[in-house]
Amino acid sequence: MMSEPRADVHNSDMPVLCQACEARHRGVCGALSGTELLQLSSKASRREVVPGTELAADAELTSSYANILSGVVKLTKILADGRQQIVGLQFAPDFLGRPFKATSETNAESATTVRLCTFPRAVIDRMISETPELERRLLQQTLNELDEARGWMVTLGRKTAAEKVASFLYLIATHINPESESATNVSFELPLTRADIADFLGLTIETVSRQMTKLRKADVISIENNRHVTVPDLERLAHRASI
Amino acid sequence: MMSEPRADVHNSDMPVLCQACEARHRGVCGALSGTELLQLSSKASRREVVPGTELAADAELTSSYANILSGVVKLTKILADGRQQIVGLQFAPDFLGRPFKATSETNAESATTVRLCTFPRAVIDRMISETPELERRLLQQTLNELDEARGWMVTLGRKTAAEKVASFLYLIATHINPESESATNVSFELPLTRADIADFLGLTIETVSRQMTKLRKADVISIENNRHVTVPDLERLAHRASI
DNA sequence: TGGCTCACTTGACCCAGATCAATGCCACTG
DNA sequence: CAGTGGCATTGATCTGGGTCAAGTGAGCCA
Repeated sequence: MMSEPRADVHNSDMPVLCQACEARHRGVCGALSGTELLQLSSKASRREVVPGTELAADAELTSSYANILSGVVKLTKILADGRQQIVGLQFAPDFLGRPFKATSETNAESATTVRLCTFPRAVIDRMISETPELERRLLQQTLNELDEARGWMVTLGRKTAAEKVASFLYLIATHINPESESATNVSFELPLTRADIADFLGLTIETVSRQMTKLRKADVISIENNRHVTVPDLERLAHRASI
Repeated sequence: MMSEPRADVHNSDMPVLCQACEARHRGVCGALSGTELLQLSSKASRREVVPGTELAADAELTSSYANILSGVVKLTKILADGRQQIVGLQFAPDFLGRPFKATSETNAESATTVRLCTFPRAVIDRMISETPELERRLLQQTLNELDEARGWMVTLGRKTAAEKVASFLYLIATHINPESESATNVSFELPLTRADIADFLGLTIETVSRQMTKLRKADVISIENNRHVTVPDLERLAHRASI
């Protein structure tokens, strides 16, 4: 029993039914036609992983691409002595996987429970070269990731600890609840542990904790069970993040 | 009088003659065929700018794309209170310009004297949609820039001042002299002022200066006229950068 | 039910790098 | 050729965030 689709979803980002994933989603695959999707369906498989699963190492992403159906994936880099930096967070419906040869080593790891729809690399590579619109989407997503990475460089290089934490919370708030750009009483689960947040912000666990406490005591946010955050006034948080 | 091309240059990165620029260069335009290049030539123009020229603001890059023929361009972001961060450096023969709508504000400014070959935006946009190989190259370059940005995030978030400066010098050494990955007596002009280096590394001018002095006194580098750097043993520098 | 572990918080102290301030060193220019 | 202004270096001091260490609290398993 399908309801009539609203007119405003008839744009290029319109969700399509991915047979393989048995789920509607936007993202790169939205560029494929019905027959192409059908073709892809037979090769795709669905998978759910627990938090902390290496996605790059277990041949998941070296031989495959994947759509994130739900959850958060962290992209990390590590120095020889163990210092770690999270260089990106991927949310649904982002596309995971690096076309061409990468010039640097990055690991992908699930931060939360993650549901993936994975495709064999060869199939997608062929589709990319055959479907200009797919390549266009991929370029689009890559440019967005580049913008995000460069935006985050400002946070890493020039913001104080307080601003970093506020920026992080603002980032999560807007990504978990995309519609709430400047809403009141936004509420969400933090997809990252304090250690992950520290690795994302270039801080230590202790500093992250202290700054969260500060925000809590200043009534900018409230926290339950360490992970559930409520932001009464997102505008105010954004201001602290000095966006 | 053409000499027989060597076999090993017959790859996809083969330099092509860009009529417009009256210069051979690699890069994104290398994907274009002879007729396409000729077509582009009539629309392209060559330009040389002094250091410190805004390239995004003067309608250079909002209405155009450009190939960098020589020199270094810095991509910067600025916070409301004036704090600045350089989020990328572009060297010849990089392609300058952002397809689609950008999700964040970035400024492009020449760090050195820069020679550009600029194209009207509309012409390139059409060529991109008509020439899959061109779009492929663009995706390729964008992915490389993404890798670089993410690599630099580790430097910004997790390295010490000493490591940051060493990483910077290593980056410049390898980009100015691409062939010298691990050579001896590498020598080059720094394309950035101390202030720019500080903005790239998320440090202050003073800290950059002190770290350079330290490297000089440790005989890792030698400096003439503030800008000319010689690295007797690049391997040793790379080690200090803890690449 | 009691002891573990894991994630987080809090406190005390310290240091790398920021800040403030002075000086040096050209290259211009009037 | 003194005067000026843009860069860079160097020194003295301060402080934000790191380090080390202890404590809390919620599961979870035996």
